[in-house]
Amino acid sequence: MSTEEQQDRLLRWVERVAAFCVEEWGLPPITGRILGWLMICDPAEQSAGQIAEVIQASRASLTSNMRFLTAIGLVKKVRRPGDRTSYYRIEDDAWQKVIQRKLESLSAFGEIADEGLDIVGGEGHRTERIKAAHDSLTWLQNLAARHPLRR
Amino acid sequence: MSTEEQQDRLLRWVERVAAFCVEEWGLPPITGRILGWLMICDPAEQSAGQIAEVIQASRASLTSNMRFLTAIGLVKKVRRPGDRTSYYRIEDDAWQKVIQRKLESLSAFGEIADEGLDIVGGEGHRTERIKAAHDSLTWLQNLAARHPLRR
DNA sequence: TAGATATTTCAAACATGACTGAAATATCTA
DNA sequence: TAGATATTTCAGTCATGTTTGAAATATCTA
Repeated sequence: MSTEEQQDRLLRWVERVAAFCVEEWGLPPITGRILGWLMICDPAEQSAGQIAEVIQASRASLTSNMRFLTAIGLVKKVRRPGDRTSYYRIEDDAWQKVIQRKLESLSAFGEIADEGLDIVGGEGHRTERIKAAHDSLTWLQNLAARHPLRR
Repeated sequence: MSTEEQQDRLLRWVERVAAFCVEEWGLPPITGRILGWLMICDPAEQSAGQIAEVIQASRASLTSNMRFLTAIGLVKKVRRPGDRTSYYRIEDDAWQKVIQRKLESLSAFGEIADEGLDIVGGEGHRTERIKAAHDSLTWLQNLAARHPLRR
């Protein structure tokens, strides 16, 4: 397979990962492409310029996206002495973090449910509706807490 | 507490639920408000007109949203003989369904990962990166499959 | 069937937020 | 320090998808 055929294949895969990120996690397309590329690129560490080039986005967009991705801990910024360009690589546990965060943010519903139960009083079908929601949303969190992923 | 104070409190709660739905599930605000209202309203069955009035949305918007919510099985449409209005109530297992669907849609990543492994061959750090992602994403699904929620 | 009321459709308005280009700034080499 | 290169900022553009009003349609009562 020629180099550019292989490159094409990589890019199509990156696009699939990006689509997945957009649908599942609500990330912007470019952010998804960056993550996809950082998963499959060689070498693992890439400069913003390299990434911008390969996924066809502007450097400006890369700047804000890389800041975001490093801020939330999905990507690590690497600097090398005597080199003015920064390099980025995806964190080993990036996806684990994504899922963990998602589970944690579900806990926001706990407070909402409590407030709801307070409003409708302690009895009746309204109470049941709220409790059902609360149980469903805490179910996964409890599961995850009891069965952490080991790698 | 006066009736309108109570109503205000209900509406503020509905707004919190809506915000949660928007952030966590990417639903439109009005869809979230409908779900919130259907969780806390009395009686549990409400007409599109009643809902539109209380959450301050147009009937047109209600039509499309109720169709959507019934189509995905979160809301049940109830018709009564000799009454031209349709009534809607939230399904008992609505939230369970939401979560279940979310977990199922994660499985899309399985195929993406397989394709990725195929592209990069069977060895090296690129393989590790893809496998790490795959493991994280299947972890929750396996957990959920092994420990279903009983109500 | 006629009249009244509720629902649905659809084109257009609107809001939101991603993305970019250009200018400003920072960081390196010589 | 001067020059070269990379990064960051920010205001404006653009695309996407939600919401609405108005007209058309359906469903009921008498």
